[in-house]
Amino acid sequence: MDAFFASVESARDPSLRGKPLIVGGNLDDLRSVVSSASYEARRYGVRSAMPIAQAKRLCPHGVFMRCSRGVYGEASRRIQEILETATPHIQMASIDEANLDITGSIHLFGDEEKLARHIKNAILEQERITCTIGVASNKMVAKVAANECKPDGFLSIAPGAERDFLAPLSVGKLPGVGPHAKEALENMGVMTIGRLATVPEPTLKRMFGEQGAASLLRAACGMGSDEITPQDQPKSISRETTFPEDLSDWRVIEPVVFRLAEHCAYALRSEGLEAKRVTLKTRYADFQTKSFAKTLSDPTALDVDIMAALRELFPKAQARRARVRLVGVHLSALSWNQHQMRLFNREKMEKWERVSQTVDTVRGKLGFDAVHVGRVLPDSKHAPKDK
DNA sequence: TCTGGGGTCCTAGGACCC
DNA sequence: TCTGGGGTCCTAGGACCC
Repeated sequence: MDAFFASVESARDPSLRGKPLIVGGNLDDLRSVVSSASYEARRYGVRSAMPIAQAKRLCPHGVFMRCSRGVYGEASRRIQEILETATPHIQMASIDEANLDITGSIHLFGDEEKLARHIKNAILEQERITCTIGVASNKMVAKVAANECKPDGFLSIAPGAERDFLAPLSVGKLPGVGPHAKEALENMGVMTIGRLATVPEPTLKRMFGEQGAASLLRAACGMGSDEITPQDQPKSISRETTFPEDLSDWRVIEPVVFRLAEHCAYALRSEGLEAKRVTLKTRYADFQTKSFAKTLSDPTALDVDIMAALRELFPKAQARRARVRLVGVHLSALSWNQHQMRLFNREKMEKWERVSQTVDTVRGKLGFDAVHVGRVLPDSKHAPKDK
C-alpha cells in the first residue's frame, strides 16, 4: 500500500485528500514520531520515524493525526480478502505488504499486468486507496521493483533480468541494508548494488559476519526466496511504553510494567501460546537501553508467573540509578499452549487458568480495561493506550 | 532534531556437557 | 599441569523492517 496509514485516513475523511497528512504515534505529540506521511507531506521532507516536532517545523500547515492501529488492521484484513480473489497463495509480510505467488493464476487474468490491474482496481474501488505492485521471480526483487515505481505503480522484472535491474541502484535500496551497513559499504567505495555483487566474500565476512556476507552477495546478484508460506506462530510478543517524562520512582514504574505484562499475557493466550522466557526492557534518560531476561523452568501463559519473573528482574534494572524513559515486557521462547496441567502445582495451575479464562472472557465483552490484577494501579497518565 | 512500538534475525561470550 | 573440540543453552546487544 502507498503511505498506508495516511491513505486510510484520507479514505475515511475525503476532506483530507490532497493535503499534507501526517499520522503520528500515541503519545501527546511530545515524544512521538511519524508513522506515515502522505506524498504531499513528503514533499516537505517529512518521513516516517521522524520526531513529530521536527515534522511540524518542516510542514507547519500539515494535518497531524493520531494513529489508530485497529482501523488499519481491519483495512489490511479486507485487502487480504481482495488479494485472495487473485490467488490463494498469499503471505502477508506486514500490515501493508503482501507477497503473492501468481504462477498458477496468471492465465485466469491473461497476463501479470492484467492481474495487477484487477487487484489495483478492486482495492481502489473498495478501500479508495492506491497500491503499488512489483512482479519478479523472487520476493526481494519484487519488493525493490515496487519501491522503484511508488506510488500507484506497476513494474515487472523479467526472469534473468534481476541482476541488471538492481545493478545501478544505491546499496541502501537493497532490503537488509540499513543506515549502518550503507555507511560501511560507502566508506569502502561501494555505492551501487552492482558494485556490491563484485566484492570478494572474505572482505564482506570481516564486516558483516558469515551469514551477513552470504545474504548480501545473494541479494546483490538478484537471488532471493520465492517461498510463499502462510503466517506461522509468532516468535515473540512484546509491549512497551515511553513515559511522557522520564521517571525515577520505581513505585510508579513497576505498576506500569505489570500492566504491560497483563497486555502481553492476554495476547499470548489469545494466540493460544505460552512463553518460557520473560525479558524486562528499560531505556534510561540517556537513551541507553538495557534488557534483563529470565528463562522459566516451565512455559506459562499466566499473568502471575510472568509478574513473578519480572519482580526478580527489577533489581537489575534498578541498579542503574538513572531516570527511566521507557519500559517494556518481552515474551519469547514461545510454544503452543499444551493445555495440560503440569504434575507440580496442579491445583495452582487449575485455579489460575480458570481465573485467566474468566478474565479473558470479561475482556472480550467489555474491553481490556474491564479487569486488572490488584497491584496494577489504574494510572491513566502513564497507562499505554488501548485499542 | 532528540529520537515510538511491534516484530525478526544474527552475534558473541560464558556455562555446561560429552 | 596450564590444558581439545564439539554442541546446546542462556543472556545481552544490535541491525533492520514496517
